[in-house]
Amino acid sequence: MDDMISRRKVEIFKALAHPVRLRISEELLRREMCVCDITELFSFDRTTISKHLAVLKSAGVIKDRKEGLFVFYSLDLKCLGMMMGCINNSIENELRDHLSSLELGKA
Amino acid sequence: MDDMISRRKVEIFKALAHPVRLRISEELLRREMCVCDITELFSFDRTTISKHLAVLKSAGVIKDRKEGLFVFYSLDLKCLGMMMGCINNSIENELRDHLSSLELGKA
DNA sequence: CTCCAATGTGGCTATATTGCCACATGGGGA
DNA sequence: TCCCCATGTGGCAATATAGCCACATTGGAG
Repeated sequence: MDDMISRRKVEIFKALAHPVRLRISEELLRREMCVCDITELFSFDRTTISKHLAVLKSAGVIKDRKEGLFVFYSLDLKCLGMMMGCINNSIENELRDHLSSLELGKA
Repeated sequence: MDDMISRRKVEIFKALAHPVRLRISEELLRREMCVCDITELFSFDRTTISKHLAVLKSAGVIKDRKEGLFVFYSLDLKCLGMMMGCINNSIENELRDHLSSLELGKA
């Protein structure tokens, strides 16, 4: 049972641990999109994107909604906005520190 | 530059996307530990753990501190506590919903 | 009903990741 | 100094993942 929760957590991180899937998730943070829209963000094959969406959905990061021929994806993992905000902050701080230490080195 | 930030983010998620590395990170959330302590949490080879630690460190999730023969690891990614709290919540809700829908199905 | 457009799936190859072994390194004690 | 202990690294074999192609499915237009 605990093991099951652990596996679900790993699944979420795995889903986000790919540039294409992370980018998709970040876009869906802002708006719902159909597969056709998402596909246009990348130069990969349509079926490749489709598989990435399946991974994100199965991890519970995103969910889908069918409307005629189209499938619309939107965020399902409520935490994601907060997580990305915090991580972006960390990375910006890290880069700022790194840059300022370079500045000091020059002086 | 934006691309660099994106790569860093993916690196963080990749680092957390493995049961051993996630477990290590969660333990370090509670206390600093030496490699010897961390190794004892698992039945994997010592060198396997060492490599997982290197992955986490290079992603900026954890940092190390040497003291004599020992190397102590501790958390470096400030967000992690909040992230894990939120994800644990999501998963618990998901499981609760799943269970209660099973209950309804029985009735 | 027929055809086409949007999407998903099976399966193959290329690449990346994992875990173990053998070995390297570096500090502390005798 | 010599040796041992805690830790890290190179590299190999097994496994997992990514991306593309061919094909399946499904719903709307005509």
